Amino acid sequence: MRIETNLKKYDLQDMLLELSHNQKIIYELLERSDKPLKAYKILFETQKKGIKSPTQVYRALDKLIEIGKVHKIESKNSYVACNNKNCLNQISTSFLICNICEKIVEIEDRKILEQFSRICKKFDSQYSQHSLEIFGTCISCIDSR
Amino acid sequence: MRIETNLKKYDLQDMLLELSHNQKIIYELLERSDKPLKAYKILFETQKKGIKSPTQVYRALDKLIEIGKVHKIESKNSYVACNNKNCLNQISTSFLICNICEKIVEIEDRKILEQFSRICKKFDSQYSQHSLEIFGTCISCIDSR
DNA sequence: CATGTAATGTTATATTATTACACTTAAATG
DNA sequence: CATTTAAGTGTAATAATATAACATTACATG
Repeated sequence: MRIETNLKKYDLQDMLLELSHNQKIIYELLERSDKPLKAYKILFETQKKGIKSPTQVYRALDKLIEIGKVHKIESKNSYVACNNKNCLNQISTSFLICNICEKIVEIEDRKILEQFSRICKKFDSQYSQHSLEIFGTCISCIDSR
Repeated sequence: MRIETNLKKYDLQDMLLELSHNQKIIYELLERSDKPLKAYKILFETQKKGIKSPTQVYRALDKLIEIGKVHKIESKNSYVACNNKNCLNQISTSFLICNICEKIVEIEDRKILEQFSRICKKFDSQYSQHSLEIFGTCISCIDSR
């Protein structure tokens, strides 16, 4: 799934140009998905496009994560696309995940970073990165109960 | 590793009484460790005590997690003991982890919960739980560089 | 067009976790 | 205290997630 939708069309095109063949296939799949996807689900879904082995999937994911276009949801071993042109969350990520429908929102809150830095200081530690996964029930899942 | 050390000796004894044989073996191993441990490391370390299969390890871990005595570090597929008598973090957990020596501090900060609830509200979501893993460099690792 | 770097293809294997089923123990209850 | 029920255990097999190793190809750029 694509997290943010404020990216203009030509930006997306530009970005896709910079990706290699396999990276593009996998990014586009994630981008179209409305949920985070697992690696072997990605493998299965892209077999018709020529992706044949886990290695290929993980390699592409590694690169996409490295350049900040994909994030991993640690607690779910799943991956989501981020089309934020200049995503602050290259390494660190903060997500709000619906515990029913799995819909995801990527949170970019300066206050979070400040708070985490403060916490680190309090324990004589030097902040380096974080992974935050908040689970809640989204409004449409609350309504449909 | 044991996270908090403000538990009195007899409390620890009481708690251990409530655990089953395998649960006790695994909890005690975690409690003595100064790092989070992986499941197969736990298996290996407890073989001399009769633990023979992954199933046994995961079963004990599941129960220990359920009762709040162990937490999982999602980003590391590792497990830590928590001897906090009434740990607030039964389901939700917040950790500060040294990215060098892996030492762990469990954070119990009311402000964090408040902030996460606020974030949920902002996105029309109802807070349910979270997993927070902050990585920093601890003072002794900074010093020894 | 030579050369180096990134990406790919392929096979095998390592690591993490679960399922299924038979059996045992402890605790709760009549 | 016999019964029965829930929790825990033992064991084998297998599923799900991820990496290693190595040969080959694509492609930017000097």
